Amino acid sequence: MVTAFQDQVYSLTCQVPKGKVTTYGAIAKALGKRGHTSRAVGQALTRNPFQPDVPCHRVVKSDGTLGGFGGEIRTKVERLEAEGVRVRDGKVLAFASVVYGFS
DNA sequence: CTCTTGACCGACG
DNA sequence: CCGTCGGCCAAGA
Repeated sequence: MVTAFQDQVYSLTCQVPKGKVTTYGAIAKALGKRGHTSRAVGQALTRNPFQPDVPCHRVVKSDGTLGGFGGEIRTKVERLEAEGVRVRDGKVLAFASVVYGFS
């Protein structure tokens, strides 16, 4: 079962190009909302109905830290670095350069 | 329908 | 730098 809200989060996350990342807040903003909506976005990804199909590891917090992950956090790090995103000590390096904004 | 919890964000002191 | 507060969304019990 996938709710309309989760479908939107899925779509936006899927739009993030390889080697780039986005933030929970950016997704919430893309949905026309903000505030607690960011948390709802995280919840939608927590359920992660599409497992590896949706690049949930490309979604980080607005300050460049990884935030959370439904599993081992190092998995998220390794997966990001495998795509060219430098991560160090739980934070994205050159964050401003790898952040993706929605059109 | 009501209450709680959450992979968050930004402002303030 | 750190703790606190307001935000007013989504899903499960």
